[in-house]
This record gives sequence, structure tokens and C-alpha cells, in this order.
Amino acid sequence: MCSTCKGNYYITTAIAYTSGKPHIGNTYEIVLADSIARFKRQQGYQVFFQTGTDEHGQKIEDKAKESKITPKEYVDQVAEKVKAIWDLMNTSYDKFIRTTDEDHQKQVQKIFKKLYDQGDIYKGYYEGMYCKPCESFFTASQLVDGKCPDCGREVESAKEEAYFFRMSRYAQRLIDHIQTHPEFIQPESRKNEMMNNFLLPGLQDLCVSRTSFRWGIPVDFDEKHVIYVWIDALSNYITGIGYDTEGSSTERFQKLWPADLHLIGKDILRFHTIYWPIMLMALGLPLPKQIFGHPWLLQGDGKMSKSKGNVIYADELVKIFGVDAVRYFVLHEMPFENDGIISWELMVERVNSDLANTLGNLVNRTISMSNKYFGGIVTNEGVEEEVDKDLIHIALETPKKVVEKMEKLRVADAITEIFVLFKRCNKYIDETMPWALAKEEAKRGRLATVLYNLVESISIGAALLKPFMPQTSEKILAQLGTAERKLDQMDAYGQVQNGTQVTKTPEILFARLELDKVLAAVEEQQQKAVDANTKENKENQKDDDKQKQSVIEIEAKPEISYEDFAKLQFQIGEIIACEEVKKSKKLLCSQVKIGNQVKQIVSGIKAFYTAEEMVGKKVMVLVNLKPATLAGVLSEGMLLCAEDEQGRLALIVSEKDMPTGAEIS
RNA sequence: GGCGAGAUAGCUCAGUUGGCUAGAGCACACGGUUCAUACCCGUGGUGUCGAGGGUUCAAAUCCCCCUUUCGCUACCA
Repeated sequence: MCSTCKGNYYITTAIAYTSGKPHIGNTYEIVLADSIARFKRQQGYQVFFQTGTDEHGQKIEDKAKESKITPKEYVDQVAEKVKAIWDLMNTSYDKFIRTTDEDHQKQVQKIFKKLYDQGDIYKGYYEGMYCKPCESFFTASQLVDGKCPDCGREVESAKEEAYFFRMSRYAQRLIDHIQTHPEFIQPESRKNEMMNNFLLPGLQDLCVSRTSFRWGIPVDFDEKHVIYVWIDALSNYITGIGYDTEGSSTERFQKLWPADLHLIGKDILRFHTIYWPIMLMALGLPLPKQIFGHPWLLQGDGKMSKSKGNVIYADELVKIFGVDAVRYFVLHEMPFENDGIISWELMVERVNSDLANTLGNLVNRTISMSNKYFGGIVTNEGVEEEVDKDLIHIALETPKKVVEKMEKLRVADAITEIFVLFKRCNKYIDETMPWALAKEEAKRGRLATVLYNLVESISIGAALLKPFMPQTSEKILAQLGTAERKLDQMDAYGQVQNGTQVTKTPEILFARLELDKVLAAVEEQQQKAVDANTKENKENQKDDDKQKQSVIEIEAKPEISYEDFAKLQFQIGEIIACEEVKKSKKLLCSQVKIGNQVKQIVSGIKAFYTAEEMVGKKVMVLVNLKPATLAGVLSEGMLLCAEDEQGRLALIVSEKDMPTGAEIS
């Protein structure tokens, strides 16, 4: 190993699901990973940075069918789009893996077989435990009252065989590992969630194959089955660097595994901190050193929605602000644990105050003074004064602080440190007043030194900026005529050579933006998006129509006698008041007038009806159901609903207007 | 319902093991300056540190309780 090399560093992002174009929130992850990867390279590590796409599954099979192309053609298109955005954001990944890659698929089959052979995976049955809308299987113990524990809907009695992973076998080992490695799950608050919700209550076995769709990697010894997402997608981290179950893994794998960092969204932490480590234990491989579930970048102006046309995509932002400004924003504005917010207004504010005013103007004024007073030649005449010390001190301290923050993955804080240096430079100019020095011939030496200090300090700041804003860093160094330096070269001040020539024609790095103009440009872009989307909606409408005509088949229940039926009492009820049940995400609590009495009925339909629109409806009510308490609220009956394949609900109302209390039989 | 994390300046947030007049950035106002992209520098806060109680010489920090926001998870006839 060379003396400046610090060893290997393997970092990954989650692989993006190829169901559509990634928005700025998805894009944040790759930029974050890129900044860490670039930083580690700057530190002297041999970095391997892997990203890619997850391309199998029911959804993709369906989407392809809609577009009347093969799944492979479909994922080829989307993978291209993903890659285009990753490239647009100037991310320096070393490998872009696709789960449809041949070597990946082959290896996944081998992994599955190996786990099966050693008894970690066993063949079992899911008897009536498939929830179609959720695309999920459940073991008998997971069902709640015989219904899907996720959505509460009926599950199908698909008596098909499936393969299960015996998770419980490794649970204790994983618990021990997590407890003895506090850095394993980041941020730490997530650790508790995983322990309390999944590990400590006891792990369920995981269903790892499917027979309900074909678009997946086949189980090679049982062709009916395809391997479900867990083993397929998660394995990318090892197959991408050349893992082989039979011991002939590549040298790269030997070098890189275990990974130093899996960077993922907080929503998939469970898969990465529970299923993935257990898979690795089963394979006899060491666990990744760290898993960081980053927060999300959300939009300030309401939920993103395609129909509103307000989904922000990276390419739109780049069109208006430029790549580095967007990188700066997402990296600097994201807190470590909480979700961050992006809006066009915030974006403009950051660009103006930080990038244009503080940084851009600093570079510009320094270069123009250098040109004006010394024809652009930078020389340290050695005429020092007390004020220089603080600047030099900060210039030397900043790299250390950046390293410190980056060790903790505090990317936003690292960037802040760099800007502290730039601000200090601006202050230094005011303290030394070069324009005043320039008026006295006797102070030329001092003036030269002042400018030298500025060029040197800015060069350090610019070099530090490289992992976060690569293009800007290069531009600044090019304009100053100075060389890039590695992190370990930043402990000595004064590396800018005497006689360095700054550019004669400084280019504006970041122009100040006017909010009005930006918003107008955005409006225009969004209008286009809405127009395009209207078309899409029309097509969806057609699909909906088809849906209406389509037939839904449900599982037949055993025949009942008239007596059984007669036990049920149905009446027309009028909803006279309705409110949301607090503490519950799905429940509405209605006061239903049935004849002379009023019953309180709780229903899980908040997703489909607002409390206001419920009022006044005359609906079909099962009135003699035993009262129950739901979320602490008494429910004395049941509002009947029809349900479609997507699980959407519609209240059953009378075909002609009938008085409240009318019996239904 | 269970577990967990927050609540600090108009906004976004820092505040190590309790300890000097509670901080930063942005925004706002005023002053200075003119090398520069109307920029930069300086000054400006009566903030009940969510409410109440307690421990202590001393609490934003520790304990109890309340209110409230959020996350994960469960329930949802």
C-alpha cells in the first residue's frame, strides 16, 4: 500500500426502484453519497462507490404491460433516466449495478440455493395469506383476525408454496451485534426503533419467493418461483463487487467487503439493519460497518403531486440554478436527523446569500484587486501584521474541522465550516482595506501580502469545497491560478507560489437571482408538466373505466342458511355528524340516525371520505353488530362499503331515497 | 394503544459531563466602506429556553407531571 493511501472505502447508495423518474428527494441520496465518496478520495482512500437500479417485481411487470412493452424494455428506459440524472448531478459512482445484470442474477440464484441447502431457507406454504393490494405474504401468526395486518383487507386463500427465510435463527446474534456496535445504525435514534419494534418482540420468518408474478430472478431449482426483492436487491452490495458463493470471489470483493457505509433512506432501514445483516450472517460474511438512514428532502409548498405539477425534479432545478448550486442546497440544508425542506424561495435565498454574496463576490473582488494593483501577479512580500494571524489560524483549522464533521457524516456542518473561512476572508478585506494601502506607495509590500493571504486562504477553502461542489472548486482554483491540494497537504500555510497569475477576466461564479424571475420560469416549466400530465390522466381515466367494467373475483364463503342471514339486521341510516378519530390514521367516527335512535359508528374510511362529505349521506348499516371499541372510541355498528381491487371503498346507498330506519332485507 | 425523539430569537437551528450577561445563520433596521455581483464589515434581541412542580450554591441542561409536534409500530367490524 502506498504511503499516502489510507486503504479502501466502499460506499453504496440504495438501488433505485425503476418505477419512474426520480424526483429531487430521491436525487438527494446519490449527491450525499457522492460528496462522502469524493471526500474520502480527497483524504487518500481508495474509494469504490456503487449505485444502481432495482428492476424486478410485480409493479414493473404491470407498468410494462400498460406501456405494451416487455419488462426489460421498460426497465432499460427507466434505468437510462436514472443514470442520466445521476450523471447530470455530476456524481462519481464507480459502478452502476442493475438487478437485471446477468452476473448479478446468476449469483443471486446461487445465494438462494446456498441458503436453502444449509436450511436457512425452507419451503413452506402461505395458506390464504396473500394480500393482493399490498403485494405481501403473511404467515398465519401475522394475520390479524384473518386479515392483512398492513391494510386490514381480506387476504386471498392462495394455497401456494413459498420459500421462507428462518430469521429467528440469527436474531440473537444480530441483537448482540447492534448492542456492541453503537455506530452500526445511524442516526442512533433509529436503532431503538428497530430493536423495540422488530428484534426484541421476536422476528417472523420472511417469505423470500413469489409465484404470483414472473418478472424476477427464477429460483433455479424450482422454476415456479421467482426470488423476491429482499435477496435480489440487497445482494447487489456484494454481487456488484464480485462475490461468489463458491469461494471464487474477486480480488475486489476481498478488498472491499465489508462495506464501510450503506447510505439509504430512513424508510428502508428495516431491510438493511435486520434482513440484510441476517442474510450476511447466513452467508458467513462480515456485516457492513455502518448503515446511515438519511432523512428526506420534502417540499415546503405542500405535498408533491404530479397533478399539481409541483414535483421538483433535479433537472429542472439544474436548469435554473446550475448543478453545484443544487448540490450545495441539498447538502447544506439537510439536517442530520430531521427531514429537510426545499422550495424555490429557499433555493433562491441560499444561492444569493451564500453562493453569490459570500463566496462568488469574495473570489471576484480578490481577483479584481489583484489585477488592479499588481497586474494579477500574486506575491507574498512578507510584510505581516497582527490581523493576519487570525485569518491564517482559521485557514489552517478549517480542514481539521471539516474532517471532524465528515467523520460523523455531518455533511451540512462540514460545508458550514468552509463558509466560515470565506466569511473570515471577507472580514479580512475590510480589516486591511487594500484600497487604502494602494494609495500609499510605501505600503505596496503590505498590500501584496494581504492579497497573497487572500489567495492562499481562498485556495484552501476552494479545495475543501471540491467534494461538495466539484465544478465550483475547479473554477475558483483555475481563476486564482492555484493548484488543488489534498487534505493532508492542508496543514501547511503558504503553498501558493510567488508569481502566481490570477485570471484577467474573472467570471461570475453565481449570479444573483431575482425571486420573481425564477418563479416565472418555474411557472412555465410546471405548466408544461401539468399539460403533459393531463394527457396521462386521461389515459388513467381510461384505465379507471376499464376497472369499472372489470369483474372482481373474491373467495367464496361457505353457504349459509336463511336463519343465518336473518340474524343480521340492516337498516338505512343517515349520517348526521362525523368527525375524525384523533390518534388514528384511518378512522372516522359518525353519528348515524337510524329511525329514532342515533348510533355512533367508527369506520376505517378516512382515506376515501372526509368527515364533511360523510354528513347527510344515507347509507346501509349493519345495526346489530356487537359494539366494540376502536382506538378508544365506541362503535355500535358497521357502515357497509364496496371495495375494489385497489382496496378503495365506496359506501352503499339506497337506489331510491328511503327514510332513515328503513329495514334492508 | 406500545416504543422513541423533539418543543430555544420573526424563520432554520447550535447549545459537550448542570457553571460566567443563552448562541449562529437567514430576514429586518441603522451605521461604516467602495476592491467587488446594490456587495462586504460593524451595531442592534424585554427570547417567560413549551406549561407547572422538584433537586441544587447554580437548571435550557437532571427528576416528576402536563400540553403539543414528529418518527416507528400496532389497531382500524
